Amino acid sequence: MKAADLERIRSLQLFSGMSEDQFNDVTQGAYLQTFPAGLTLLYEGDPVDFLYILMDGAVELQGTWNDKESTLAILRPISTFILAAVVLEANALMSARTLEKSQILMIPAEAFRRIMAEDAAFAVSVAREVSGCYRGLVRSIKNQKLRNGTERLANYILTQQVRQGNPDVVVIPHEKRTLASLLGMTAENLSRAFAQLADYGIEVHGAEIRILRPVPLRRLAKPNPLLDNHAPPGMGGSGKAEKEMWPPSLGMAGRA
Amino acid sequence: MKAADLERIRSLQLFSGMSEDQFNDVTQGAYLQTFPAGLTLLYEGDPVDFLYILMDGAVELQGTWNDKESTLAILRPISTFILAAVVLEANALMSARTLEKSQILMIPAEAFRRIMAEDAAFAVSVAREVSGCYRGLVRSIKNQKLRNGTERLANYILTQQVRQGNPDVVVIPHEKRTLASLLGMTAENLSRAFAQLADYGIEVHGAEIRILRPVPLRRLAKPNPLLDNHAPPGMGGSGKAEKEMWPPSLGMAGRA
DNA sequence: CGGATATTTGAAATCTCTCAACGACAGTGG
DNA sequence: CCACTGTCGTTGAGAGATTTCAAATATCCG
Repeated sequence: MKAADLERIRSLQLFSGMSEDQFNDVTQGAYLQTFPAGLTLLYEGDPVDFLYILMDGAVELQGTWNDKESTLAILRPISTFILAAVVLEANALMSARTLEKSQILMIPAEAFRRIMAEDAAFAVSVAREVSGCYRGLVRSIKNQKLRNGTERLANYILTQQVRQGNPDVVVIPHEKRTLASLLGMTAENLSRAFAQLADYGIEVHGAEIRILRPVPLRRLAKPNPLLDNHAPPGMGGSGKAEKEMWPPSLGMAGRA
Repeated sequence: MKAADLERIRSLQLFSGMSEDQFNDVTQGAYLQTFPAGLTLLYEGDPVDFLYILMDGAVELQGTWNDKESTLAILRPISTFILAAVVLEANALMSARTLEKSQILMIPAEAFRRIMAEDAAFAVSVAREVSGCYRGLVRSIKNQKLRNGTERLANYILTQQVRQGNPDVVVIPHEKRTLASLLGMTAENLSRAFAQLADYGIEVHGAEIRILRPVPLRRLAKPNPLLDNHAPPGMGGSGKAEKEMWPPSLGMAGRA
């Protein structure tokens, strides 16, 4: 693996506390691999042999039941995924699929667990990382159960706006059908939800969302730090300060 | 604290791997306290000073937004809760409220984090525990997004049946309104969902659910280990084998 | 036995999904 | 260059599910 890549990995909060030797050990058998778009890396129910870390591109985590499927998260660099399954040596609960050409670091699960048992600082980092993912899911469930479709979309737009550096025009970084599934609605309904938001000062042209009047949008969305995570990428966090401020100030919260 | 209680705590997977000294250290400043029913132990957004472990009774974790509230989990002994917030030294994302008179062990968060950093085996246990909670939430989201109300109820009944030792008559262990909120529907709708299940061989009298014909119920519910967690209590697991079998055999899966 | 609370039922309103059709667009191959 | 084709997004109409409001009934507790 290239030194620059190792450097990027090393700088993740997950790996920052561990000794040099053990860092070398854990990255020893690791692969940094590039996958094309639309490839399923792992199916629901599969045994998990690697911890995955998305270095570049985009990955969708999705669940299936009874011929229906739903997007549970969309990951952006740098994010770990299926960490909990690695820790527990369990089968995957979600499928993982690339949405774009993606560069992914794969760390052998066995070595990962071994080092975790040897290095307390690392084990703490892992506990923290999983805890961050857990809290992401709590927010996700609350978002799903407490808000209706239009409210979820409005908050999605506000979250994206913060993550993209507070522009007036927010760009949807993937297909709308995927967004619809993430928000827990059909593609048709997402279309109608966008139409409803016209009354709140939103204009949509293709992937571009123009926020004409932020105030009514926020009044509808009622963003809240206990439901919305404006700071880090979707889930699988990989280290961010969990001391949120609210309302969110300008710019993205500091990343490791 | 009484020796018998310490014994129960010691036997939890979370504490089983650590040294005697550190176990004494972490339980040093711990309180074992009894709370009446209906008491809110912790509000959403509050700073978290203790790790809670439910030893007896029942606790509801719930989230609020915009004057609506939703039950996210109902805990039964023995379960940890708000562990992720403790690990991250963050504010609670969920409120915690007793549903019954409950005995709860409160461990100072500060000491907990300190010991975690000192003892790798303990830190690994914590990582495992949080991972189990995480996977519980993944199942919960899938359940919520992929199934409709009646399907969720049908699976709830099957899950309870397994947990109660596969009787023909399953008892709902709390108010129906709470169950409705847990299942993501209104109390009125839960009532109608029960009525629909009459066609699938279900009879309800008060808190008792009689399963007359299991086959059609299972055909409707389509239980699945990737969505349903028949083994442990709601969430906050506190240690269970994550190597599920399916379909579930008789009896409850082994607890620590 | 009250009186408060929980549950059930009905009816209307709202939201969401499904199905179908249409237009926009990109890539292909002639 | 242009038709052809498949995918994606939008729109409309109807069906279905869920919520809300109101009222009736049941249950629990003092």
